[in-house]
Amino acid sequence: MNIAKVIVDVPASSINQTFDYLVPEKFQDILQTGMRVIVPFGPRKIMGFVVGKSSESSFDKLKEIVDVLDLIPALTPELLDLGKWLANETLSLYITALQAMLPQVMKAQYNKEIVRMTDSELSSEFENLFAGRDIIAYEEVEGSAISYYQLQKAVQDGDISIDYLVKSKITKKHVTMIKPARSPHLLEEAIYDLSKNAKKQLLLLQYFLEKPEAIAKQQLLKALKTTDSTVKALIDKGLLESFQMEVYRNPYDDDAFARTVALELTEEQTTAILPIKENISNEKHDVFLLHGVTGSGKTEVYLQSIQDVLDKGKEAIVLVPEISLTPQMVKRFKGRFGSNVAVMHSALSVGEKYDEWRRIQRKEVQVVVGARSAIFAPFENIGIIIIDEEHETSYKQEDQPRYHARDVAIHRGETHQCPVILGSATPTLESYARAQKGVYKLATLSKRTNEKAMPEVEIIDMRDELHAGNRTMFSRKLKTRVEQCIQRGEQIVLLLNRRGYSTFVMCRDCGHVKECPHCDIALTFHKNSSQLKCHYCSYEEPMPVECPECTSDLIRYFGTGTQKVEEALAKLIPEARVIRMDVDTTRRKGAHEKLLTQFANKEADILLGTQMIAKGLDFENVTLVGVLTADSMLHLPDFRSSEKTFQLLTQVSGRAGRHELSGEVIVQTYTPDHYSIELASNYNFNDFYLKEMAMRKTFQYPPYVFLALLTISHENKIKAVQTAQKIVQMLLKNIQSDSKVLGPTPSPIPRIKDRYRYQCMIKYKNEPDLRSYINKIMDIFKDEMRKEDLQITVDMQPYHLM
DNA sequence: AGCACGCCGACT
DNA sequence: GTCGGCGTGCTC
Repeated sequence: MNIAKVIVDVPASSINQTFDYLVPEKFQDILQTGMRVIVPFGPRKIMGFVVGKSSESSFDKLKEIVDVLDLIPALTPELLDLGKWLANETLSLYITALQAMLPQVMKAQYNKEIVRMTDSELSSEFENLFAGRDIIAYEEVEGSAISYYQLQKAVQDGDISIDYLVKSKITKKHVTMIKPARSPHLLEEAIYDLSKNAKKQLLLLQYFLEKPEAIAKQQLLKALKTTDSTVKALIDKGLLESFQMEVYRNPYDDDAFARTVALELTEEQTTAILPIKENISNEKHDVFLLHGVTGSGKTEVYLQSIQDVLDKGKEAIVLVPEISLTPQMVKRFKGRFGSNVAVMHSALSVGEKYDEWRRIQRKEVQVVVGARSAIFAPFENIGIIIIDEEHETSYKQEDQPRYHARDVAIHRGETHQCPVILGSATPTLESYARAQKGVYKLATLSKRTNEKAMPEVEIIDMRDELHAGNRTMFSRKLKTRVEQCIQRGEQIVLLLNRRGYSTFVMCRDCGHVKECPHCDIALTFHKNSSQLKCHYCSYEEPMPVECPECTSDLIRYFGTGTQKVEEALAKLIPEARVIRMDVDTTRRKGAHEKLLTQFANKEADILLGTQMIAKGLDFENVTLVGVLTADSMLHLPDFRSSEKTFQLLTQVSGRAGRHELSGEVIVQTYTPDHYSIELASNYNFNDFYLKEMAMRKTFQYPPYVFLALLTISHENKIKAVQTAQKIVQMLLKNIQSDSKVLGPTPSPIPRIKDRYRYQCMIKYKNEPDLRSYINKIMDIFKDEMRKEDLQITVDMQPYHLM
């Protein structure tokens, strides 16, 4: 078994296979499957994953593994298999799938250096370049007078060599530890030998006689009120020794969380949890859809199920949407399970993420709470997987590998024979339909634990406001209610449903809209820099003073940004104290938390924000929720727009009146009769489900069909269209008669970064070989993809049809 | 992907 | 001859 099968870090379809390497003697005992290694690959050195071992190879001239990067395999055998499945499922490369399962820092960085190989005089260009040094960065050559040809020649002549380096980005944090270097009786002897003035040394030795275990140096110095030099003196005498110990950056102070105990479950909760507990104790895999209204105590069901899993000595993965991974959520898990919880989300620094991951890998925690990628937690004995807010679109990864965390969860649940719980107040139609069919087990929590009714929702028709001469974005009713609320000392949450709107710039005279010169999309106005920016490429330009088309100076920005609402609010209700929460005000680390704390401390009357305030927040003093533009995403070209609207309205309504005070919700809209708005106002999920399912059936959308989206892009529009047409023809030849291929049509954003984009959509019910057809097609175009910069991307079960 | 190699054409 | 550009094929 001295041959390793390695998947190398080269994301190209022609390299999507294992390469064989010899394992040198010195690594034979330590090398295990799943470890990262450095291997020579052509002239360079690159990172790779050992995915298997063998005693023979069909290749006769094998190179040797240069180095091993891990002591413990980075990937368990299960995760290696999972990666293969994932790559296959999402039509991505194996290496891409493997990389997606590890924290950012474990990706390799590559560097090139030029090494001087001779002491004899080189040409003056090279002498200038080296300037007395022996090794220089490769980048320095690029700025110098030396041509590539000269460089090549110098390498051939043996004057210099080019070194390819693989650097692991990992930064481990260390502390210096001190411990006795001799046995206790020798220390005692040493005490007698100490000079009389060495009082501090005496103190130190006495300390270690009492507590011989290692202690952090900083801590030791503080406790004994001494300095570095005393310790050093004893180390020099050989009585103590110091060593480095790796520490983890724990971003959360575990002691700071007040511990909680299991709450008594309501009848509904007890009924819901019972089959889950059975699953856990019988080590059986089922998928449960926990459909519970906001405030019905889903989290308590999670917590108690997890407790069962921990009692069995197994592990738990909890996924929560990034946006609701708030301190409040973390608090609930840390409060119940203390330091047994690792937290993984994007607000952590890369180092912190790595540390949390290592705590999982070393089995120092049994519970992980995290966003999408936490589904790849390297646990080996999973007892439960929970996906909270199952309907959230952030569970779908939008770049390669384009996976859905729910699918990965169910796959891992099968492997580990453990239950998977999908929780939501507004499940996706896909999941609810499966629950109806009995594929998933449905559990319903229809009552709030505090027995309070859901807040009353009032729909305001904004067209009436307009007819009555109110041109502001606040209806008269909302304005009055806000004022009343402030007078009573209660708080308000205002949601600006911004998706679909942005602050674009339009000329009021001629209607000209400023677009990005490289992408077919309106530029977005950024007030603080007074720049127009493109959200798809990095293009930006200053805000024009006059219209470039008609030179009118009536060019203004449009759309309803939170900033604009804030300004309007200040005019309309000057006494209101407002906290604005959007991407701009929460960009800084910890800003999110700070703003919420301020609001909780009643330092403001109104919390104004985008979707990010719709979820998971729980403030007892909030009695009014206002939705400024309920229908802004209803008109997007997205078959899920009604579903998303219904979900958002239901979620945000749940923010009001969660405690003693009863709540009220005001929803402003231009389409008050739309079923998603009407039914959300009555909390009628069931009718919404039936109505929306009927729509999906009529228009043949999921869950009635599966989707696959192919996007073809090229600099040349004709080339893009023609290729897309060819692809459609090829697909039509292969697919079943009840499948459909739509397109090619221009993508919703027809051009990004000067590339024209066309797409075709496959709607299918049963297409077992679809993935291999698509692979075949990609293979046919692989030459054009490489030589002519043609791009074809595939998204199985797409969420955004872009 | 990223690199070397080899062919070709331009320039001293 | 010398140098740079670009297309092609390979990487255990």
